[in-house]
Amino acid sequence: MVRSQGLNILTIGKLAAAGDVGVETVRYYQRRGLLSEPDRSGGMRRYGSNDLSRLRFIRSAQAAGFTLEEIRELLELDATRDRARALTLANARIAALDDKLAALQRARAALARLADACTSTSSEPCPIITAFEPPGHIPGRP
Amino acid sequence: MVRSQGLNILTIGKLAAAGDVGVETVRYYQRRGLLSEPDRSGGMRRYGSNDLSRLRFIRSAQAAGFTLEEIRELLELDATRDRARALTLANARIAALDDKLAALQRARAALARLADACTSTSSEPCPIITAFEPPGHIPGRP
DNA sequence: CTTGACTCCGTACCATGATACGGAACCTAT
DNA sequence: ATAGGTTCCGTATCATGGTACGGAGTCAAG
Repeated sequence: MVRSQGLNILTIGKLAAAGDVGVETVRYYQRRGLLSEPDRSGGMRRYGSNDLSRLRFIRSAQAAGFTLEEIRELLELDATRDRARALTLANARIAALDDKLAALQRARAALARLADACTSTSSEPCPIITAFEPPGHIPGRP
Repeated sequence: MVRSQGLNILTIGKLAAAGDVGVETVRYYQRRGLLSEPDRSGGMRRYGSNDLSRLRFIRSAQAAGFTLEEIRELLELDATRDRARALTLANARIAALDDKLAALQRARAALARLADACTSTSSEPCPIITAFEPPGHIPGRP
């Protein structure tokens, strides 16, 4: 009895749906070298759960701010076991993420200030532009 | 005696430098309607500190994840004083930012796991792909 | 008044990450 | 076995956010 655990049972459409991307996107990732060309049964690609893992990894890594090219490199590293390089990439991206997180948190604070001023004060204009200026900043002064 | 406080004293080059963008980018923002066409003195654009505020606002808003089109709308709102619309946009963007922040924090955690596994364990491969799988997830099982 | 830096303009081009097209081949259920 | 949905492929196109080009005009310092 076979549970079809690692078997190549997915068509490109099923894989794409499971990974929440379009079929064309899967083909695109293949062209870019992010997904390897799978076995074919009678001309049609057949994917397994490992391909789905890869696809999901790609989307997660993308959310982490990696470019497709960087992701391609990460996937290569996963195969070649170059620990040092993997560590370098990971740490660089963690630093970049920390910067980005800080920036987004500042932006969130600015928007919250804006929404608050827009809600509570009755004075005419919502201070959209000034909401993004550094706190304590006097416009027109460097 | 004039302190040149709000005067249009900046050339496009100075404005671009002060806003940390390229000259072409300023012209591009003007084409996109993000910066208004300033006064000209003998053919050349002359900008004031209000333009610099705008430019800086654009960069901040961009960092907050607004597209240029959304920023254009925000800047229009700043002129037309439509409080309700401004509030709606701000709140929508705060929600989107919260989602994004959560996603980036998950990604950061994944990368930290990866870096940790890559550093501490001596077992051969850094688990690059699996580092991004949800904690407790068993590969091959939905 | 010359020189060198800056600005003008339209249009073209770039990178990234997809998405669309369209006719032929294939696969599956009725 | 036939219809309808998928998949095949290469190539074209899109959206976003810029960047580059190149020849002419302008400005400011020496």
